[in-house]
Amino acid sequence: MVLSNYSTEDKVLLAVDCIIFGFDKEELKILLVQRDFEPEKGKWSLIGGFLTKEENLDQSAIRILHHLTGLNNIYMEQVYSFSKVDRDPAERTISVAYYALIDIATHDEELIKQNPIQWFSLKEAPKLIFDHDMMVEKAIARLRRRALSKPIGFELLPEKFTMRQLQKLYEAILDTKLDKRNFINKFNSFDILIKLDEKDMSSSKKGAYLFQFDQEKYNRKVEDGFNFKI
Amino acid sequence: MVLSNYSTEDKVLLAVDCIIFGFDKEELKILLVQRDFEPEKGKWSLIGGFLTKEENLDQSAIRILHHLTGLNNIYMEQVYSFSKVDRDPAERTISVAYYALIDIATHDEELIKQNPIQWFSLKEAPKLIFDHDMMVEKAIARLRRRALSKPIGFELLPEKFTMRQLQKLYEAILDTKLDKRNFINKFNSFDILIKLDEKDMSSSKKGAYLFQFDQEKYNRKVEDGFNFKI
DNA sequence: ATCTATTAGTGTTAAAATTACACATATTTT
DNA sequence: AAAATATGTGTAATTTTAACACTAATAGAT
Repeated sequence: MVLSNYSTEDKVLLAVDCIIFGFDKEELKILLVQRDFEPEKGKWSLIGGFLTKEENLDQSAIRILHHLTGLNNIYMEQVYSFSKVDRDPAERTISVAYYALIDIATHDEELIKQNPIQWFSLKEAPKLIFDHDMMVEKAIARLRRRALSKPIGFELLPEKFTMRQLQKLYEAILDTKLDKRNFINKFNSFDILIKLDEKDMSSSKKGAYLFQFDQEKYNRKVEDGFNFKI
Repeated sequence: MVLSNYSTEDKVLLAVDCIIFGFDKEELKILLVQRDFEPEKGKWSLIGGFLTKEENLDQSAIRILHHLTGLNNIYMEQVYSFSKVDRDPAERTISVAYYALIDIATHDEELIKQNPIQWFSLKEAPKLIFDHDMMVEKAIARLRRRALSKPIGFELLPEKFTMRQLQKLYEAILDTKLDKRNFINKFNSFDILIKLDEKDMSSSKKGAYLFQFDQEKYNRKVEDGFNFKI
């Protein structure tokens, strides 16, 4: 009987790096950490860690995110695996990138300041270590594609939000200006919003109606997908 | 100075498994190999191998594909990384799936029969080992998305092909019937085909005009993308 | 009290894209 | 000569997308 001889194969470290996207009513941001160990100590980096023997990649991403931020129940999705031979000069490491989506306002308090982590506007983020800038780029592309093919917002907006906030989220993700009326018409055609009687008074004298997602219809649209053409 | 202490982290085997799609004028197929070692000896499997220390994942996928099929210069794309803890009962192994596209007719002779490899129609493929069926599923979804957002065909069709063959390719990938006239109108609007004076006489008495891709325009469309709405 | 400034909210029309749909042509076989 | 088979071609109806401008509400300034 021929047995597999896995024992002669090279083993590698498998890292998980998280591109954590947040939205704060205006801007799309990412959460970065200042590295406190060599190599590249003091430089900004994605939040990351290593896969352990007892967990799969999804679990690892959840654990790493939780460990460095205290956050739980966060939407995450695998993006791509990065494997350039010398991407980490310390040791051969392959890294699997995950992106996460969170509403900054809702989770601000949980983000304990004990860790040297900080939100950066996407456009003003510092240069990152290794190939982390490539990871961010790929994650943005993925996020963008997602926003065009499925509803997005549940993870990035507070429970109640105005139409303008929703539009600004889409504008931030797609990096483009959208027409107010066309956006509303389009989004309403998806039939996943519930208009509330409350108004948000923080942004104007007139006040703006608040909306919620209809969870069930939202989920159905996530399943079925749609075509949001900008 | 705090040094990273990578040495305590778990290392794992990193496999690369290839979903090799082929097209033979009628059907979409995948190339499978019969495993000749334990575990799961004798069962059908994707073509795979292990990442080595000297190569990145893309290179590894190319090497593995070449080693088992003799094929060179094949379009490949990373799909997803699979990491269930016990996915390979022999040893903890994470696998990165790649899909490849090849034109069966052009490459048939290169596919040396020394290896126990065989084409299967997608619909009639046997159950595969481990999580390989999931990999195939994910690769099909990716291929489908690709076909809707960029031209496809250069990799899967012979140099010269008929409109009907191109349509059949799209129908196979999208798993749906398309209207002949609408398909032609749509595809012509992309302006990436060159109509030749030659006819293919193999499929009808009347003969069907052969087409070629305009390589330059095709590549530009791959870059820019399009929206093929079925 | 009036004016000003600011953001919210709302519909229509033109243009473009998509869909549905049917018959004549060329040729080989019978 | 007729039958069979796959090719090749265009238009009209429908749907979707894109462009576009004014009124409403209200707080703050004068």
